[in-house]
Amino acid sequence: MSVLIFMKQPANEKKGKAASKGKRNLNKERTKEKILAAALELFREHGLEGTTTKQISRKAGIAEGTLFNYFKTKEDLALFFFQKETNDLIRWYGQSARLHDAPLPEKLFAIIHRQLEYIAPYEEFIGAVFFRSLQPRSKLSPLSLESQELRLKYLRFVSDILAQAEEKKEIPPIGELGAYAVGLFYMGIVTHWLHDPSEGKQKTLALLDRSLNLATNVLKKGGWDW
Amino acid sequence: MSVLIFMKQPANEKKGKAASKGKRNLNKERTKEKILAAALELFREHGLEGTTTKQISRKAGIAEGTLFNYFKTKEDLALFFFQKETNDLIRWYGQSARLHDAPLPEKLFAIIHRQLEYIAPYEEFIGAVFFRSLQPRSKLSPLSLESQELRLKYLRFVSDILAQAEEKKEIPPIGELGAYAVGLFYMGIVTHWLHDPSEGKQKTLALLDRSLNLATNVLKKGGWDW
DNA sequence: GCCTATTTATGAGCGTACTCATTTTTATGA
DNA sequence: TCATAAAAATGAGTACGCTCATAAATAGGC
Repeated sequence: MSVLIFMKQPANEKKGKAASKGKRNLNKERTKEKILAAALELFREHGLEGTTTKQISRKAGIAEGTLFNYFKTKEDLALFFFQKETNDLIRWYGQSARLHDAPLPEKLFAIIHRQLEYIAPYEEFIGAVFFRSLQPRSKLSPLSLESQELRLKYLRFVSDILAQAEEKKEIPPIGELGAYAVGLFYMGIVTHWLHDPSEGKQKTLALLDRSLNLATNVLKKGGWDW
Repeated sequence: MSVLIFMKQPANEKKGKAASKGKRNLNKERTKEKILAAALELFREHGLEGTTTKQISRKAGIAEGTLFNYFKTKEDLALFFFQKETNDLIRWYGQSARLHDAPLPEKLFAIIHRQLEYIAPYEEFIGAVFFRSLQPRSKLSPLSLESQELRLKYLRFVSDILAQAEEKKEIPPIGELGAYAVGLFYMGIVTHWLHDPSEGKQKTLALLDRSLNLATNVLKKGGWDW
């Protein structure tokens, strides 16, 4: 019973009228979704600064003040984009059976490429928000926790993939640093991507391919027993 | 004569009253300095969000509107911090003769350590601004150019140091990628630094030392002839 | 169904970053 | 020295993100 308090979406009891408290929760859930959908569409179209909270609430069909009952700030709202993105990425990888036996560089290329494709329609928005999502924010913000969780989730995801490569002797055992390195590498790639004026961001993709192979190669040759 | 238009501070003609147009330019220069000084002190004390443009202009002894004749936005104003920092770093390195013959990891450690010391009093401010300083901003902003210049200046500085290490066979020839890697590495270090709760940021310094030696080691062993 | 407590929605109001028409200061040429 | 043009300073005004007192909606007990 007490376990329930750890569940994000309390299970509805089937008894009582209209599932009891369920109606309220359902509405809340729906409103939140409406806000997120409206915001993302506007962000995609006009970027972060180009979108006003008035526009968002108008498009979501709620009062201006209501928006702030759901998201503490406009920035917090923007950061939910990355929760969706990460969850989507992990789900997608889980379903890409073909990838699971591929060599490490190929795997990482596919994963990062997928992330770039996901953010592609939101370029301006990403430029404004991506790096903020990585910085620590005021301790009181609930998003401080949430973004921390998100980072850990991503790191665990990468760690698992690297651990598998270690087992297969594709790379020497590099431990926890590996996942941080990949995260950092991704930051670098996104920076390059943002500055990249080439058609279809081809230059970034080339850099991605080149540097992944390079890094794996160096690791293989150099070993890690220093 | 026509060369003058390329000079940032037109040379004063000694004739005419009060050096002619000089008085105006001098005042402008002074006002800009006053604003910068006031802003940095307030940023250090209250962070970026905690400082209002009203406070800045009040402390600088000017009207609110005047501030925006000198800096397009509060953020642009904040970014001038990094110009000062980079210039200071390069000047400092030039004067540190002792370092010029040190091994590469030691050199890089000293440089990055110096950067961390420079930003230390501004932690909150840095958290809010550092990564924005790396992102491309709207093409129309004059700071777009200035921040681009600043990045190139830093990259050239690092490139020179790496080229020297290549000559001494400390590392294999890694070309232009090296400087990017160092820049990226610095981003990672700053991220760690911002999250680091340890006394005097010792953990970050340890990480810095460890990873620099590691990277150099791997490079030496692995070579680059793939 | 009805009363009460709790949750959710509302929009006028606040302080902010920033703009712009106007005023003040400075440079120039006669 | 004065008249005129150019540059710089000014601060009331604007749109924004966000708050908060109040109103509406919902849940639970009788």
